[in-house]
Amino acid sequence: MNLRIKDVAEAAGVSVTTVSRVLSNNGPVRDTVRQRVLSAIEQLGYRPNAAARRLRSGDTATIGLIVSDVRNPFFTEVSRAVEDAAYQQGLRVILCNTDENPEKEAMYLRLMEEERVTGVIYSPTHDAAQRFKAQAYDFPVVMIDRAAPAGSADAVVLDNRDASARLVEHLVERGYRRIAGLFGNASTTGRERHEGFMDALRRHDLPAQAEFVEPNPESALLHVGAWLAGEPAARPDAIVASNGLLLLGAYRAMRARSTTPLADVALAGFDNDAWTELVSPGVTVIAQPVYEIGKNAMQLLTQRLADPSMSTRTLVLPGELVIRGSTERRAVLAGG
Amino acid sequence: MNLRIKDVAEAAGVSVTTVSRVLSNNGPVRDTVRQRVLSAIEQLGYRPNAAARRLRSGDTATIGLIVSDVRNPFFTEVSRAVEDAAYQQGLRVILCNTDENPEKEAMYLRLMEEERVTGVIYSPTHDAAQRFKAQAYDFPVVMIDRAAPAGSADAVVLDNRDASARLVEHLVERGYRRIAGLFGNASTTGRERHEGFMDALRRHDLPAQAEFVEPNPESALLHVGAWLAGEPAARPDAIVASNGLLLLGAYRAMRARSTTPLADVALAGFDNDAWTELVSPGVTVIAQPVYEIGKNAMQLLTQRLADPSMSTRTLVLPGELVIRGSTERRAVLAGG
DNA sequence: ATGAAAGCGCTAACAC
DNA sequence: GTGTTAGCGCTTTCAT
Repeated sequence: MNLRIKDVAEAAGVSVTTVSRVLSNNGPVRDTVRQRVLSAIEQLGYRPNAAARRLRSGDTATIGLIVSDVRNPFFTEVSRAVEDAAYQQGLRVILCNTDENPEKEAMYLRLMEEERVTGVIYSPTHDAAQRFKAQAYDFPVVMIDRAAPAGSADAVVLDNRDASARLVEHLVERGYRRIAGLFGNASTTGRERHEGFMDALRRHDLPAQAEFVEPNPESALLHVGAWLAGEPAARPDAIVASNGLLLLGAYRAMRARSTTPLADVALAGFDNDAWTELVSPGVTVIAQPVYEIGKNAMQLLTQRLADPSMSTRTLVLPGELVIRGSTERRAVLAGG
Repeated sequence: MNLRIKDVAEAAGVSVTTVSRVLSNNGPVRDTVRQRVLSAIEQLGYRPNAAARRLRSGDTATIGLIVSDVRNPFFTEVSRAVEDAAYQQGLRVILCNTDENPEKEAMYLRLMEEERVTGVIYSPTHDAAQRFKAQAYDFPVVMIDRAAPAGSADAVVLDNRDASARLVEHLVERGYRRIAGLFGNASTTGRERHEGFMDALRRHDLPAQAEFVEPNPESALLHVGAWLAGEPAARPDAIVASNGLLLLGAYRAMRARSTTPLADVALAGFDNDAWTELVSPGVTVIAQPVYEIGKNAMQLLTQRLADPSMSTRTLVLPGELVIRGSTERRAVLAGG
């Protein structure tokens, strides 16, 4: 096995240059010669060495995908969108999970440099996003889910404040008055959703109960459990969770507490994960255009590659409010 | 930017060899010199060129992960396990989705050859698995979910026949007698689960109703919908679905048909996806050790790399029967 | 339309 | 413990 381009050249009775030209479909080659080369390649089972190609050409045709965890349905879907677009453009995708761990994050960013990647799709932790300097890298970066401050890199994000506010508006309209919110403490996203939440409540002169927590189901379960166990008068009548993992924990806490879950306290949140539709009653959520986010990220990347001087852009996508049974109109007003 | 090892060597006042030695931590270097080199690297912001390194050393430190779709929770989890193990060993992961499409599959296998990957974790379609020739490739391949026939490659699989049979045994024990099964038509897995299903029913002299369908929720919804709409006497009293997607479709069909889903027909299947626990009643499933499968696949790969002459191994992992409300004991026996 | 030859950036003999 | 040098397999001028 391990053949070189020279072997193909000899077999086809041409120079290596000619073989290279048919391989990269670049440069003039007579059709009969091309056929001869092609069949030599086929016959020998030759495969060009990607590393050699990249070294010489300077083009790696590789994009890096850095997310906190592919198991998060949001990133699962984004990954798929990115891989789809990459496949169509003949790019390969290197998958990196950071677990919101600064060390892993730094290590993978360094890896991207060593790979001389064509570009990176990146979901940074809050801290990393703050520190991020696009000009420190030789490749373009498109951030997803979380934008870097003041256009230091292209980004595709949800209109978090608006989406959060719409969730609150919906709850208020349905008669809920003591609305509590749970927000992720590691991301810019959590902060933005918190802001939209607070603003909307303020507009209605409603009290706010909000907490920033570790973005996992367990911490949500703990906090919501505590809320539900509190004095009935102080207990929230609706709970908002700022991402799919927190929403899951909140749902579990509510289920654990009564045989008729969601009967007395409403629940709503972010991320239209499969289970939110399947449980009964279904859970009202903001659905993010997840596949679109990944697809648009790849488009921004492609455009940036085509014109590096272009000023940075942040694409803001709207969320969709999906109303389900968990926010049924309140039968009897108890509070303000 | 774009510095070469030579620049570092000059800055540190040493030869390129010495720099190479500290980079790869391989070969003797005096400690004071090492420090000098390290700080030169740091100061200049030098990053070794991965392509050049690979070309010269012949070691790509890259593994390919070829699955049908990362969005399938099974592969999502496997991907994560593979990436975890890769990270610990300093390997990069190239992510490939085939969509059970033979063309994409062939293209990605070819990519793996061009990349001169260290190894591949691969979930082939049924046809590709049949055709697969390990000796056609210069890198080891570990199959997951679906094994190639007669040990042509290492593999990690579930004990499908046993798991399927246990599902049937459970249903029979709970009083169900007219058990219908839905099986994926694209995979070896579907066939094996079908066999276990049929064998178990035969053992109990029970009639079997089984169908092979496209492995997506829509086709399951159609088929189960038709079953439920049939004559009450012919209608199954329990339905088994051979993977998470079919189970989802089956669940939807049952929900669509009555306001008290699952009250008159039992449901059970494969894959302990999040929703199966959260719906009420929960759905009885065979839980696959998904993370373990990915982790073990990487271990087999590592061991094969260490000893290529080792005979091929198939690791068979047991599924776990998770009993939930969807298979409550039958109150009144209607059938045989 | 085709070929000869230089060289991408690195590692690994080999020499000292 | 350190340096010199050849060459991994390819693409790309530059000639012809």
